[in-house]
Amino acid sequence: MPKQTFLNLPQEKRQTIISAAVEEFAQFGLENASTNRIVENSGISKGSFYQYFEDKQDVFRYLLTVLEQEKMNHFKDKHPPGGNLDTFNYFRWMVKAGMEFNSAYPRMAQAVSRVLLGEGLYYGKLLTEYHQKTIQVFEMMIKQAIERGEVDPSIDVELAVMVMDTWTNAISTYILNEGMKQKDIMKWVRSAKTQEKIDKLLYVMEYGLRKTESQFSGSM
Amino acid sequence: MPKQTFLNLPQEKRQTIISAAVEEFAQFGLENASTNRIVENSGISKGSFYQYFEDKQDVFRYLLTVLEQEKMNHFKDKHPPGGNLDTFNYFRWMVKAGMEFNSAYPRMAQAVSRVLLGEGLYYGKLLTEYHQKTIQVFEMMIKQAIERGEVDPSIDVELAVMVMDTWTNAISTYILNEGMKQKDIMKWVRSAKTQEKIDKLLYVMEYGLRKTESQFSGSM
DNA sequence: AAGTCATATGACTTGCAGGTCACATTATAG
DNA sequence: CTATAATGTGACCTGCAAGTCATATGACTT
Repeated sequence: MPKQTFLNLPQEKRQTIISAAVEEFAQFGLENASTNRIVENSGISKGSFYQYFEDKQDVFRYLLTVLEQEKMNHFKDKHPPGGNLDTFNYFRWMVKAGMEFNSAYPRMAQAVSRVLLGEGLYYGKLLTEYHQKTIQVFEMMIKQAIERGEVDPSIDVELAVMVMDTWTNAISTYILNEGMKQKDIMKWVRSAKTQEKIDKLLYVMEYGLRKTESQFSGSM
Repeated sequence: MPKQTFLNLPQEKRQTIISAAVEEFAQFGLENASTNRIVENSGISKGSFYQYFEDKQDVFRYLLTVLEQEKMNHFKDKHPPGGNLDTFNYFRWMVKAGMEFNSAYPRMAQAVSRVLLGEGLYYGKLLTEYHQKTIQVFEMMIKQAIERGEVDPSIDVELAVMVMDTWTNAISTYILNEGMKQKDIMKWVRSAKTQEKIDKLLYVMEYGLRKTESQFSGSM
């Protein structure tokens, strides 16, 4: 966390510094962010930077707390419409409120999500080609499912593809993260418990996609 | 793509080099991978490296093709059980076959997915704390939904949380990626079209979680 | 005015990255 | 055996990163 020296700074100067940091992280992610550039763009000296913070991770950690703070602020006078929503409507409201916030502070959101959710998304050029192939397979599959009457034909194909893509990614990430902790990955993957978990995840997706009906034609 | 010189190399030497590269990417991701280390660990000289490849991106691109190749090889004699599965069963088979492959070549899978799906997951220490808070909120919500009878009580809470987490991440990523292309993000986010898309995504999740029934008690 | 303490500075150190190149080694051809 | 081409080598270059530190500034005390 930032040192006292930083917290003593006039609000305006602090703001300049964190703006520069946000911009840096949004553009380069955490690993590739450069303290030199942050320093340059915020008009302070190298020495000062290290008088304020431990290192760039420290700045980032601080950013998270600022984000939390600003979110609180942003939401404190916003409440979900109509008294008692059910859990799913409440979740929907939450997600949308989050979107509103993110679009109000896009650079901030980008900086944080870039680090939290991965830099891979930003290589576009190099990887989209590879990704595209996967997408095409999914698209083919979902179109086939529609033809076969397994899925409501009014479904948004692009959306269904995104769902499938999200799932496969989530599953591989899960397998790799959990699996790497095991002494015998193969055995773990084949275990009834793991298989059941994957089955359940896929059922959630499947039922979500099958049950489309009226909701998918109108808007909400 | 690698230069001819590399392709002329004896199989064994090539293997050593790509193994070193896989290990490097698995450990450090693409940005932080060091050609120096790859060279060291594969026992070739710096000069040779640059005689074989343009740069490390080139190596990575090559790795993707190797992966594709090996996957083909691995699957060519594997076919989904029982002649004609419906699309969802086929998808399930595909996902599981992919898992099998990944656990047979875990370092390879890790190297690639780390770059494709993001390095953020590997900061563990720094970010899990922040992530944990989100997880707890979701857990609370899903437990509440069970109490209220909105969700099958036999549902696996941990799994439901993972689903919710996956979705919120997928949605923020989508919003930030698409949104940054717009001239007015806020307007775009609020547009009926975007809102509808998000609603649909959330419905897919909601129905998936609601419709649990028998499938969720047994194991497939 | 003199002294003291917090703050600010940027030249400098160290370390490692990517990439080059003159030269050494080995294979191939005539 | 020699000439020519292909392959291999590692010292060396430049560039930029993180982090340090002797020194300067200036505000506040007595």
